[in-house]
Amino acid sequence: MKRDSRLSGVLHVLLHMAETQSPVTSEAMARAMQSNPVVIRRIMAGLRDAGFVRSEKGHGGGWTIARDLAAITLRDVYAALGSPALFAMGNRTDAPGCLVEQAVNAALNGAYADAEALLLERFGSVTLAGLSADFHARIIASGKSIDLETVHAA
Amino acid sequence: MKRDSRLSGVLHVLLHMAETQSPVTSEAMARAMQSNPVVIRRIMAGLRDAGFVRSEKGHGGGWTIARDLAAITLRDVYAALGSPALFAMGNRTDAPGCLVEQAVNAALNGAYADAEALLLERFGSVTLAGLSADFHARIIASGKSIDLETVHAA
DNA sequence: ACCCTCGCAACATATGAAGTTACATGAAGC
DNA sequence: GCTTCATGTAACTTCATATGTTGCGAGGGT
Repeated sequence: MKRDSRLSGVLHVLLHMAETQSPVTSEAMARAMQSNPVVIRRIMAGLRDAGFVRSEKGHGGGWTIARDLAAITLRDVYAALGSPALFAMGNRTDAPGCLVEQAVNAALNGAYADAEALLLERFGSVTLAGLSADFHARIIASGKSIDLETVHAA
Repeated sequence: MKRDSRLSGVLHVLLHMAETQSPVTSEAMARAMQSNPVVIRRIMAGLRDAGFVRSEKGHGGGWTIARDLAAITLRDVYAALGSPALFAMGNRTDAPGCLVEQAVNAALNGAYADAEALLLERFGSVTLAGLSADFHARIIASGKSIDLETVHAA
């Protein structure tokens, strides 16, 4: 199964944005993520609609963070992406007539629901500010550069 | 994202097998699951190798359960399928050089690991015997047939 | 006027689960 | 022995969807 990496990707982008004062263009982000400007815009669209980031057109335009990093949790970001499916496994049939399948679905769904609740709670307890702090701790521990372009320059 | 329904499917098959004394052919299962005999065999191969079921060729052949239902947990079945990925979301890059991505991965992986532990623990606490009991409770509550072929006809 | 940059639709590619076909192997019945 | 029934497995096709690409329009700076 191909796994959805939008959450991972958008968090990466957001933290890099937090390191610069000026707007970051989709193109610069795409280079950094070894991806594509259109893909970036697609991912960011949900965050923009949710009010976490702003986009500006024209010269000097690009993306900027619109809120305090401490006010954005991973859960917020996840929701802004449209709350995509968390689990790679699903039920063969939903609302089946077969009682066996109903029993199976009930057991699996119960387990998935609990795991999902735990996961979302964890997501809700991590802010971008927390991630950024972790990031800066890693910088100190390694002495490496934090420049978006050079860090990702192949 | 397309979701893997092998776990759901194999549990369904196993519980139906438990309802009959005689071996069930892949063909009969496929009809019941609106699937294909080869797909069934593919799914069952892991369970056979794990010793949970037996297969016999020729006349009167097919699949039979090789162990007490109370001795098989959902976790065993999951493992017999090869422990496929549980989550639909993954990291954009594993072992990234970028410290930002390392921080992001660390946070996400921690949350996933906890959710996975919970999920597997839940799976480990549910036996096929338990599912079967739930199934029989549903039969009593509804008065429906339990025949594999008729339940799934149409 | 001319660049930039986002917005977005439409199309192309890649990956993996599910489904299909084909043939070999082995067991039961005749 | 031969036919029939069943699994075992490889190779192929189909289908869904995340990701990548192209193209064009709109809006904003120079």
